[in-house]
Parts: sequence; structure tokens; C-alpha cells
Amino acid sequence: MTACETCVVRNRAICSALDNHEIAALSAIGRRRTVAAGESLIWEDDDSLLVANVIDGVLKLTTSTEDGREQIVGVAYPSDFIGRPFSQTSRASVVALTDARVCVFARNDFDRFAREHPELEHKLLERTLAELDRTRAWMMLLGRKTASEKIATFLLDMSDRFGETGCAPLRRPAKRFTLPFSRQQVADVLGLTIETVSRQFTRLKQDGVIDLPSRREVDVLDRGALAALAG
Amino acid sequence: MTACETCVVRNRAICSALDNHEIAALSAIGRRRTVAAGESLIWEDDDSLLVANVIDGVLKLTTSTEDGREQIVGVAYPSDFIGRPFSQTSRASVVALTDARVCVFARNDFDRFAREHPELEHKLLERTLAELDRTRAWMMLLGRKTASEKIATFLLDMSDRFGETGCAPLRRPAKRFTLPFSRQQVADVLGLTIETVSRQFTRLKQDGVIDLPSRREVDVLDRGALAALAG
DNA sequence: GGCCAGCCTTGACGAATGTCAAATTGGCGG
DNA sequence: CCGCCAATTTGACATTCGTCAAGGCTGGCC
Repeated sequence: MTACETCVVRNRAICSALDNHEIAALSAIGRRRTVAAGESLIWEDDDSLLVANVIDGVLKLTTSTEDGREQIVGVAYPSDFIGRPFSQTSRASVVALTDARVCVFARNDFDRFAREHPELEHKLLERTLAELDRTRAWMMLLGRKTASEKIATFLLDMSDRFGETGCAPLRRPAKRFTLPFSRQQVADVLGLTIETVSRQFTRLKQDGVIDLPSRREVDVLDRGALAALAG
Repeated sequence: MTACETCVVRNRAICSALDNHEIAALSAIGRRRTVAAGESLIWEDDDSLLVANVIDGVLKLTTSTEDGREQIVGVAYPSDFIGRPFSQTSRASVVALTDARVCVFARNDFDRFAREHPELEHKLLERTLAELDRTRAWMMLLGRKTASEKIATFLLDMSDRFGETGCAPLRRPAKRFTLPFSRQQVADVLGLTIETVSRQFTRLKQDGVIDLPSRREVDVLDRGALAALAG
């Protein structure tokens, strides 16, 4: 595979740190792969064998308790990096929410390559720092927000995420979008039960804040109200 | 200041990536500072002006809502790195829990220095990845664990943290330790109220799982029971 | 077009945790 | 050693959210 030249995330993923010569070297140790919706790519507490760039699709990062409770601890979108470099084990599972395409590397190979390419490591560092910021903001939501605040925050986040895809930094929030999550998965993101999520959705609909044209679609009718609810 | 040679965290902080020549250059752009217990070093949503290494003491990283709810999103111990490099703004406040000594750098200077020293950036990347792992484990606690599981997990975490300080990687869990947190701060770490924390503590004491010799001290009497409760 | 399975919604209820208020403790300065 | 103040504990009660149990809807498939 040297589909890198035409790769849709070539300029957004960490690959953007590399020139054409370097990217050829990187592409020599990686390969493209599809992951069907529902399929796992990485298993919690397993040996960390793989890392990858997301080309297309959405994946969830989860941790679980022994008795089966699940928390979604991250969501990976196109151009995001997944997996745990520089460590024997991976502490979260990665499962595709939609059919996805990824560019995978053996962790060993990637680690070695990264250490030889400081610009790549720098991109990875910037990405990891940004992800840590996002994760900490989510801790506040999990620890201190009410169900209705959680739902409002979540919907605003989704709306921002799925804004006009044209130019990444300048995109405006989407009024209408399709959730990559089932109700149960929304619950797993927010630390709620499926029933509470469902009730909050219907209440927002009844109050005219959103419309729900189908199970996965959301239409934001009153963004101001959502923002106010998000706290 | 070139107290680096005698610095207690010289071999554990990110500085360990640097040789004596490089460390002299780094020390030229930094300075030591003390932070009194309760004093702030960095403010949420402020310009990110400072980064630092913790030499001694414990600091909390927090985010707050407008209406004053607080969530502790991280805790920094000696040798930890604090602040937000490579970003205009810092998304968490940093406040000392105990009197602390830190080695501070203007973020600009540090960013520039780091970009010129890939080994330093690599250490920072490893640290940030590890912190992200810990943070994600904490999300599971915040989103999915009960009050009693939260308290048990927290006490085990503290016990591990304050194990024999002699040799970092080989330390065993401490049976008895002094919390750097007030009850309210424990509540802010766990996403609970102070009353719930207090009740859980007394219950563990009544059940003979721990003893509470003083307000800040904890004596773990039955570690197995704690582990079982932690889930 | 109809049927089926899984997902989602709704209702009734209960338990865990938060809220508010008061009593108690313990540490510190005088 | 005493008294004071803040932190903590305890109690009574309220509320949110989770649990359990139906039932309904939707979208895919024949």
C-alpha cells in the first residue's frame, strides 16, 4: 500500500508531520484494513500489538468492570490516532461503531519508527495533550453534571463534531446530524442508564429543543436552550 | 539556579532525558519556586503561561462549572509535569494541596526548548500517555462505580501511591498513610458530596476495614476487603 | 406487504445519593 | 489548659436516577 498520496487524512493525521520520503517509509510498515461495525480492533488489558490511524468511520474506546458495566472513555474519528504506543498493554478496548477503515501498524514497528522521527512524535504529543484536555473536561461531566446537563452537553458536542466537514478548523455546528451511537452507547458515554437517556431525549423533544426524525437522527431546533441546559 | 545536580527528582522527572550539558541549558530558562498550600499556580481558561516540574508536595488539577461545582481531574506528585505545553490556554487550574516546591518555566521558553530536544519530548509523550491511561481508568470510576466502590478504589490508589518511597518501581502499598486531601477534596476527586464520603469512611471504620487515627490519616486493616469492595 | 427481532420508550417503584440542618470533634492560638 | 473555629460527622428528609417489567416501534428481510 502506498495509497498515502491520495489518503483523505494525509494532511490531518499525524502523518502530516512527514515528508513524502518519510511517509513512504511509514507506509512500508503499515497496511490498510477495514473494520466492520461492531468488530473489535484492540482488546482491553491485552498485549498492545497494534496502533492505527483512523481513515474513515467512528470507533469507541471502552473500559469494563468484571461484572460487565461499561464506560466509553473515548471516541475516535477520522484522522485520530488509536492504540497505546510505548507500552506492553493497552488499557482500553477499541471497537468500531460504524464500518471503518484504518491504517494499522505493529506497535513495535511504529514505536521504532516514531523514535526515529521526532516530528511525528511531536504531532503525537500534541494530539495526546489535546485528548487529555478533552478527557478531563469529560470527567467534570461524569462527576458533577446532572442527567439533563449531560445530555445537553453531549448533543452540543455531537453537533460540533458533525459540523460542515469542508474545512476542519472553520466548521460551524451541525443543526441536524446522525448519531454513530445507539441509546445504550450514549448511556455508556455519559455514565447513565439507557432508560434515563431515553427519557431525557423525549423530554427535550416535547420541550421543542430538538426533533428526533429517526432513532439515530437529531435535529437541533433551539441551540441556545441546549447551551443553557449544558451549564 | 543550577541545583539540578542535587535535585531529588533529577532522575525521575522528564529531566532524566537530558545529559548534564542539556540540563544546564534547561535550568537556565527555569527557576525554582515554592507554592504554599492552597495557593494557585495556574488558572483554568487563562493563558497558558507556565509549565513546571513538581519537586516536592502534592497539587490538584481542577475544573469548575460557573455555579461553583468542582471536579478534581488530576493530582500531581513529585516528578510529575504540570501545565499545558503547546497551547495558548490551560484548561485546568493547578492548586497546591500541601506546601510544594516546583521548577517553573515560561511556556514559550519550554516549548522552544522541547522542540529542540526530542528526547525530552519523548519523555513528555510517555508521561502524557500514562496520564491519559490513568485518567481513563478514573472515568470508569466516575461514570460507573457506586459510592462505596469509589471510596475503596480511592483508598487503594492512595495506599499504592504512598508506599515505601525508597525505590519507585518496587514499592509496596502503604498500610498507613496521610491523605493530602480534606474530605471535601476527596469528594471532588470522586464526584460525590462530602457527606457521602464521610458516611462511607465511617462505615469502613465500623466494619473494621480501615482505622482513622486522625482526620487525615488512614490505616488499612483489611486490604483484601478493600480490594473486594473496589470491584 | 407483512413479520420478526432488536432497540427504544414508557410506567411504576425503590434505592442510592444529595440536601439541609444541627451536633460533634479536633487542632491551634492564646 | 481553655476556648474557638473550621472541618467533619450525623440525622432526617428529598430527589434523582436506577431497576424491573411491559409494550411499541422500526427497519430489515423474506
